[in-house]
Formats: sequence, C-alpha cells, structure tokens
Amino acid sequence: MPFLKSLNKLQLKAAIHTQGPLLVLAGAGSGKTRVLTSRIANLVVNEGVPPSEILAVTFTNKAAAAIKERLDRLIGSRAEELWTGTFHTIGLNILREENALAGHKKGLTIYDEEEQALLIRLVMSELGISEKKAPYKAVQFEINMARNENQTPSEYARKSNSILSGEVHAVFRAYEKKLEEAGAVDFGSLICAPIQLFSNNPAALERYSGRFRHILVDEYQDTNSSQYRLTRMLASKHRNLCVVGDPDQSIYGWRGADVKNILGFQEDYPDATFIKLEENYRSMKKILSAANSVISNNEQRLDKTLWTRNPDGKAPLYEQCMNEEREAAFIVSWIKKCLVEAPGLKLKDFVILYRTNTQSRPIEEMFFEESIAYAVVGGFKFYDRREIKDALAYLKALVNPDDSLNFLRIVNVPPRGIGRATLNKVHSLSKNKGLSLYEAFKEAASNTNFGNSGLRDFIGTFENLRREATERRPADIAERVFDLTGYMDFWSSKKTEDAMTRAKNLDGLVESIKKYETRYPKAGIADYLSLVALMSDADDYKENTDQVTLMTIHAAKGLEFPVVFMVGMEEGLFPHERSIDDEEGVEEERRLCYVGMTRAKRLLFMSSVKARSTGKEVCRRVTSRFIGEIDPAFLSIRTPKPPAPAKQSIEAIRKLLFT
DNA sequence: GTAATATAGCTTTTT
DNA sequence: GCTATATTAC
Repeated sequence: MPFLKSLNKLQLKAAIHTQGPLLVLAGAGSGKTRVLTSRIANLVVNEGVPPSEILAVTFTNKAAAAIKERLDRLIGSRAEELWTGTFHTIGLNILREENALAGHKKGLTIYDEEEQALLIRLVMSELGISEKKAPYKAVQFEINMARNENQTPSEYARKSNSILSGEVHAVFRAYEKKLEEAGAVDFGSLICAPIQLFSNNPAALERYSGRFRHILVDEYQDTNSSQYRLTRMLASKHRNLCVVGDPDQSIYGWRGADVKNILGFQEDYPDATFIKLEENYRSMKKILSAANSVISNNEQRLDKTLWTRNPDGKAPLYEQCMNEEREAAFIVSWIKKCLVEAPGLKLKDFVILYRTNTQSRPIEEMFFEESIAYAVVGGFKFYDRREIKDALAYLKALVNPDDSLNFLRIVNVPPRGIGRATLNKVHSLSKNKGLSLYEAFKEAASNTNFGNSGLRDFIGTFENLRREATERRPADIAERVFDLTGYMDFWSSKKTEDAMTRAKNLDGLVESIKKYETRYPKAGIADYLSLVALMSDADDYKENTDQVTLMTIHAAKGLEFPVVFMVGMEEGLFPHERSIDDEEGVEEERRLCYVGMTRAKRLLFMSSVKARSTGKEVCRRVTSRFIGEIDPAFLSIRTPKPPAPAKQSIEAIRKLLFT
C-alpha cells in the first residue's frame, strides 16, 4: 500500500497494529498525524473495516477536518462516513441522535462561557448568594471542574473541600435545573450527559460501543477525567482503542486535563501494545536540542528523548529588547531579512507565538505600520463581538424560545419599552404559572392588563418569525430576523463609526451563514449555531493565504512553521505569574515553552523586553528562566543594537529618540 | 418607568 | 483599551 511505504519502522508498526489497545507516545514532529491517517486507511483498505465503524477524536475540529481530508486522498469519498470531531462534537452528536430516538423535541442550545456565567449569576441572585461571599467566577470555576470530573452536584458536595462548596453545591443544583428547563447544555455537559446516558441506559451504550469497532484518540495527554470515562465506555466492547499523545506536551492541566490518563494507560489495559516515536522530522538539530534542554528541567517526566536526522541548522536566537515596540521592530527586521536571504520563504511561513492574547497588539501595530500582511488567530473573536452575540442570541431564541437567558438578552434590544418594571411583572408571572420567560411574555401580550404596546408588537413579530423559520433557509431567516426586529436598523441608523462597523459585522454574519448554507445544504439554523459554539480558535487558522500568523502557544498546538518567534520571554509572563507559585504550574508552563519551541522547523527567535507597560505603569522585566535553561551551546544571545527597520517612518524615529 | 451617560474594573491559556 | 454596572436625566 502506498500510504504505508513512507513510514518508518515504528510508525508502520503503529499503523498496521489492528487488534487490542495501543498506546503511541509520539514526540513533537514525529509524524503523528501521518500515523493516525495511515492507520485508519489501513483499517479500511486492508482490514475491511467500514469507515462508519471508526471513531477518531481530535483536539480541534480543524484537526478532524484535516484527518478527513488526508484520508479522502487515501481512500476516497468513503472518508466522509468516518466519525471524527472533538469530544464535544462527538458528545453533541450522541445527544442529538439519542434525543431524536427518544422523541425529545427539546432544543439543544450550547452555552458558551459567557452565557454560563450569566446563568450562574442569575441563579446566585435568585438564591440570595452575594457576589462578595462567593464570586461568580469562582463558582463557575468550581462547577466546570466538577464537570471535568463528571460529578453531579451532590457528588461534588461530598468530595469538594473548597470553602465555597456549600454555596457552589446550591448554585450547581439550581443551575442544572435551569439548563434543563432551557434545553441548554454547557461545554462540560456535552461530555457528562452522554456518560450519564450510557450509565442509565445499557442499550444505548451497547449501540455505540458496538458500533465503534476502532477508536482513536489524539492528544490523549490533554484529556480530562470525564473524557477518559467516556472513552473507556465507548471502547468497552471491542477494546480496539488507540491513544496517541505526548506527556511533554500536556498544556491543559488548568482545564482539568490529567496526564495520568496517558501515563496509566498500560495499567488500564495491561495487554496494550506500546510504541514510542522519538524521531523528529520537523526541526533542525540545534532547535531540537534547545527544546530538549528546556524540557529536561521537568521532574515529572517519562523517559523520552527526541532526536533528528535533520541538519544542525542555526541555533535559536534570543534578544532582550528595550520595550514592546522594539520587540516588534526586532520581529519585523528579521522577517524582512529572512525574506531577502531565503527567497523560498513566504510570509505564511512565519508565526509569532505569545503567552497571552493581549501581547498581539504592539506587534499588530508594527505590522500595520510596515505593511506586512498578518492574521491573528483566536483572541478577540468575531463571534465575541457584542452585536454578533446579540444577533446569535436572536437566532438561538428563535430556534429555542424556552432558552430564557438568550430570550432575555434580546427582548429589549433595541429598546422597545420593556424595562425593569415590565420584566419584573413578567418574571413573577412565569414563576407563578411555571412558564418559561417566553411563554410568560406570550401570555402577557394577550393580557390587556399589560398596556405595553412594545411588548405586544415584539411578541407578534417574534411569533411570525418563528412560523416563517420553518420554511426558510438559514441565511434568509437571519436576514428576516435582523430586519423585522429592528436590530439591524438599530445599528445602521446610527451614524457613528462604531455603529457602522457593527452593522457591517452583522452583514458579515449573514454572509458567513450563506457560506455555511452552500457548504452544508441540508443543515438548518440550529446546526449552524452549534457549529459556531464549538468552533475553536485554531479552527480559523488559514494556511493558504500568504500572511504572517499571530497566535497563542496554546492555539499553535499541532502546527508547524519554518520560522517561529516566541515573544515576551519574561518571568511573570512566561512562566505566567499565576502559575508560578507551585512546581506543577511551572512545569506546565515549561511544557508550553517546549511546545512553542518545537513548532519551529528552520529558525527560532525568542525575545523579551526590559520594560513593559502594563496599564498605566511601566514595569521592569526579568528574562524568563526558560531562556536560562537552554543549553548555551544551542543558543545565540544578541545584545540589542539600534534596530534598523528597512523603512523607518518619521514617527518611528521620533519614538526611538524619545523613549 | 425607561434611556442615555459616567465610572469602575479588568486581561492566562480554551472546548 | 472595552464592557457591565450604577447613577442620573428624561
């Protein structure tokens, strides 16, 4: 088979292994994705396994799409039948399928972090728990951690030793009830609900564990306890579970990921085959050695040393810059130099990696000034904008009006005379009669005691839209909604620049729905909404356009670039001050550093600044310990000389003179 | 009762 | 720098 020819011995072994559990420890750049795809292709082509009986879980939906695409080249259109996606996508699909089977008509609205926070705060105020006693952020964190451990509210109460456990327990319970009433789920319940379903319903478990003859889980080091349980359940029948990962690249501990899942795999499955991929095909020797010397400072590690046949290449270069602007100038001058000296390189071969999203700004400004095309991945997303959130809330409310949270969000936007007093009245009506907010509004609209015409008009419009929605296409629906509710007009009638961009963004949203519509002709507006909710930052990385990419190191997981810049290599930023207190936190930061460094194929630049402006103050900064941990044999340190960007604007010179 | 305006507060990483 | 909340104006 042609797809097996290009593999090395160990990769091949992993690819053609067919029966029983398999653990693949795949170091950075060791050809993991190739192994995964060849393995699936081998199962289908040589072993005759129908693609529909294979489940491949990836970390992002983009990675899932990439696997499907590669597979499409190997086995053709049958790749479409494969079950792929993130744990969350898989969970959602299971819930949908089972809901349909059980005849539930309830909507499945996915609440993102912000919606979750709103609901928690609502619950807290109803329970009379003050923000001072229990900050909602802390409550939210506890609830999400409980979800990561697949705990119900009462299990949480039993096991938690948090000082807030009493309050959290109460909020958690009421929160679950509200979710249920709204037909909504949070991210965590997309994993927990299927587990619960399978525990209560052996026939359902039988269906799925029987269907998935082979299961592959990528990035297994970043699975949490719930995902672990779900995986075990799904694999319980056939036990053909292949997990792939690298403990050194575990960077989601703060989200409940537990490296023990991968480290303990052989205890869970004593008959598991174990394969270690240590040959790196990605990076030049000196880059790899530098990365290895950093990660070797971690105490808690599995024995593993990455090596490569690649040439030495150039040692990573570190420079301490005066401030953020100089750091940005440092990047720009090197990009320009590289483009001249290495004619094969294009803008899309460069990536700027940072610890926190806010770090992108000064770099963006410099790129703009120097007319360098760039794209920021993640960070402040299109879908995070207020007008887009409002617009999506309209669509969510339309699809699932019992989702009181989103209904509430839009009911008086734009202002239509439904203020606090009206809201209170409707709210008590809903409570007294046990109605959802929307049902209460409907009742209020037909009741003449509510002399509010704005309310009646809105409910009328909303009802009409709901009727229309059954026979229109998604983009059409969206356009009608924004039009008839006056939401589009709310922005486009204002003449401020801000309002105009918001109106334009709304048009952009309709455009994106149109694109979705042509791509998935059978899908409805509800499908679009869940896709948007589960879309990850990395999903909007476009490798085909020629522009420099800016992203967090977290988002860069699984990607590779010829030239990598890692900026802000400073104590307090990287490692971040909030993880500096305990050794485990620092070790995770170190793994993150390792992940960043191992993204680089040919050149790696690292930089820090001497003075950083945080808010109003300017702080002196100390070089990150990680720089000191790099074996000096594999690091060039440059003392900053006056930077000389090819084209200096008057403004840039002025800045140089006065800073 | 509702809408516009000032003020504080906040920014780790994300499905 | 930008948004949710509190206050004041209509």
